[in-house]
Amino acid sequence: MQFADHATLAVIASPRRREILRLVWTEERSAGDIARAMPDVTFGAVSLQLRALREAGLVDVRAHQRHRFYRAKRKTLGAVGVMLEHMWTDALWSLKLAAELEASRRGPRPIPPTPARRRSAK
Amino acid sequence: MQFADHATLAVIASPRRREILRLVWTEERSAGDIARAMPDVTFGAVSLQLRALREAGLVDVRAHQRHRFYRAKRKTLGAVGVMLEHMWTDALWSLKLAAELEASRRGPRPIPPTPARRRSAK
DNA sequence: CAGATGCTTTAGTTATAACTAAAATGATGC
DNA sequence: GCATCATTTTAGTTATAACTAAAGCATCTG
Repeated sequence: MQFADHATLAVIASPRRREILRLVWTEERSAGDIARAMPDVTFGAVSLQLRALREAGLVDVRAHQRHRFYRAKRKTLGAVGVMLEHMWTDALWSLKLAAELEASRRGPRPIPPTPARRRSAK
Repeated sequence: MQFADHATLAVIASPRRREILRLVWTEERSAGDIARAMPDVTFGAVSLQLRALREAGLVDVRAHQRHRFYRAKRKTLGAVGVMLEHMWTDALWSLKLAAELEASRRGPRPIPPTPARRRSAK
């Protein structure tokens, strides 16, 4: 592909997927590693986004033992990659990301684990 | 704004909005002109997308008489604009666009006008 | 001022993205 | 073979994007 296409634009329009790309930008990471870095969603949710990235051809996967190691295909991303790198240098990046993730959330919220009501009032 | 942010990425992820941007890229056009260039959707639908572009700060509007003239803020779009220009040079651009528009369609389909059943069978 | 024109807004519909919990798969170790 | 671990997949839920038809709001024209 010569330059960014619709599929690429659609994939990087998601703050969750952009965050995954950032995590695997400079070194490969296992799916579990990535999921652990995003404790606000389940492993399954992360796995689905990894699939989206894979199908758009924006990440490479390498299987080793029980792990799958992901890494961004920076070359493929080209100018889009440069844009993403710039976004990540924004001082307010982390704050903005949190707001975007919250705003784009869908589906049921996780069932809160039974709170540790010790010595419940009366 | 120094570089593309989430709002911009979200807005240009839509093929419909990209197509509107293309129409107002080199010269301003009235809302009606734009809508007439996209006969597969209603004027209202186009107006809503123009609002989205306006709110993301990606187009300028100028009111004159009964018309509203839109024009892309190319400077604001920066690197994203260059990407879009490249997309539009793709030989298969028109074909891809049609497929993307169809795939991203939502909501009720227009009520087909009563077909010209002349000399209805029997 | 009535009617036409240009555009925007509202209320309602549909398809889908992004999640969840849980089941399934596949590799490893005993 | 069986348990465990790492990950993916499935089935179901929720919020929302992108549309429609129709109503609303200016602006111009006779």
